[in-house]
Amino acid sequence: MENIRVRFAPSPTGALHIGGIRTALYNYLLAKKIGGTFILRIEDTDQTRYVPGAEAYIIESLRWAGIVPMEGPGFGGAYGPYRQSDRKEIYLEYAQQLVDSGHGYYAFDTPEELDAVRKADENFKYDSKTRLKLKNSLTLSAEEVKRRLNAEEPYVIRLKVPEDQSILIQDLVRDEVSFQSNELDDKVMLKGDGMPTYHLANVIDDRLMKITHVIRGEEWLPSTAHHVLLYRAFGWETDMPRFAHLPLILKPDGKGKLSKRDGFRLGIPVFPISWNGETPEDSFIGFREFGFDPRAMVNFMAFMGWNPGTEQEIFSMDELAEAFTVEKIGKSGARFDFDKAKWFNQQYIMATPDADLAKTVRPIIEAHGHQPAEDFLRSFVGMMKERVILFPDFWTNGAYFFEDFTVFDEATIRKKWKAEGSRAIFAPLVEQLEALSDYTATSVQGCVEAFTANAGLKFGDVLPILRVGLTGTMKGPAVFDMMALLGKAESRRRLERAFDLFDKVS
RNA sequence: GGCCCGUUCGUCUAGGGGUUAGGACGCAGGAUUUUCAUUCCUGUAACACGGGUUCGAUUCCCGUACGGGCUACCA
Repeated sequence: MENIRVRFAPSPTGALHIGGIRTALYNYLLAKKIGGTFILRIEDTDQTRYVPGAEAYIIESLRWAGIVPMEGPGFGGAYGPYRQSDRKEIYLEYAQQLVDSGHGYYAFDTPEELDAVRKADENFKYDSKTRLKLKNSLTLSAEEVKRRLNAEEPYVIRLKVPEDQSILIQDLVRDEVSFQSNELDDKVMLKGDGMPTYHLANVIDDRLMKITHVIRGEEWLPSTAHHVLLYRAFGWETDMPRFAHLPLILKPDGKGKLSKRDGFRLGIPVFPISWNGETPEDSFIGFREFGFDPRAMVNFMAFMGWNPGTEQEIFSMDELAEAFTVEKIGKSGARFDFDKAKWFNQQYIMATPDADLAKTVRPIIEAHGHQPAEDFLRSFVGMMKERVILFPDFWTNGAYFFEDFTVFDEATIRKKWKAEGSRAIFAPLVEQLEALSDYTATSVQGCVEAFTANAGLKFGDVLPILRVGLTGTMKGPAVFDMMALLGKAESRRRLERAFDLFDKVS
């Protein structure tokens, strides 16, 4: 089999949303599946939209997700440089080649002039029908062109789209997609500042970096026609890369594609990691900061537009790579479903060993001023992991393991505790527990059972008192397990404190 | 407007000329559980519409509708 080389080519214009991560993921999976190479290429040809820090953000996001480039800026590789701004001369050379071979031409129309034309005719296109009426090397005399070039007048190089050609794209996702060249405009290849446009840079780099598969978002499907024309102009059409255009990710509600603002509007993350822009409006919380396991995010994203065709849903990155095929990618847009994302996270948390979970949870607990012993923390996460969805829930739902509750379930206490008699009933239980020589879940349970029977009570009269007394809430792990973890002294302290509190409400 | 792409339960999707149209999330109910959660069971709910082709179409073809993308010296 041929040596697969794929690339993820983001533009460093800000935070990279989840759709970009999915594109990177699919590229990565295809490469990983068959020992190919996954390349990161930074497409920073638009100087005006460049955002410092965006490249670092992209790389950190990919690393967090486990989608690590094998070639790219900072990752080595024999086909660099991998930042397009460092490849300016290369594009210049090929742009010139386009002009020399008659597939391109100089155009001297200023942006202002073109704006004016567009204003006069909303449907204006710079194409085979209009180019002869504009200011370019096809209409100006050779001397005039030379004069302008020598005078360093600003110009662009445009692709001279040939007439009456049909362009048939064999898309791996969509099968055949066809275009007519007469519908296509003469796109700018080299801009006035000497930088290439996406179209030129993309084709040249994919060629030079020996890219075999172009997997990108559906928004690129229309311009693929131009890219094919470029391959054709350079004589590379017979071995151009294979294309696969991915369906878009849609808003969770309403219509349209997912946008940055949706995350803010709905209070959900649409970015892998947080981005701190210059303004609050340009700052976003990521899946990481929301409390997601990156494996869950990856698993979730993999299923937005792809499906293995089996009933298995939980996939490690390795399993994903093994099962992944471009043919299984869907054609229609996928709506972002945050409930499903949370479900994946819950599945991953439950399946994570306690020691690993403790590592992730420790900083969350420490942020609230507690330094639990490692054994204690591991037992804690073990008891709580079936009761949380996101990492911060360990604290939100389990803070009582580390500090006294301040509010408690008064409704339950009103039902189960009587100021006039309950204390006298339960005081002996505290003493019987105190007398236990080994304080384990089993021994505590035995003690409580004996007490309950002797007092002529039911479990339902005793357990709620212990549970709320210990934790303040009716929700949580098994009471006896918690008592064993808390220990004899702490459990007693809590119960006695709670009984005082209970007397005041009942 | 023009060009291009798409359309199976609310959502993610499997499937495919003859099926009780399958799974997952969500939601509802039940079992287990001292609680909550987990787990298990049950239920809920879909082939956009109209024409063809065919013995038969949700599946193939053509339209329509709807949705989306592109239409920059942005990617």
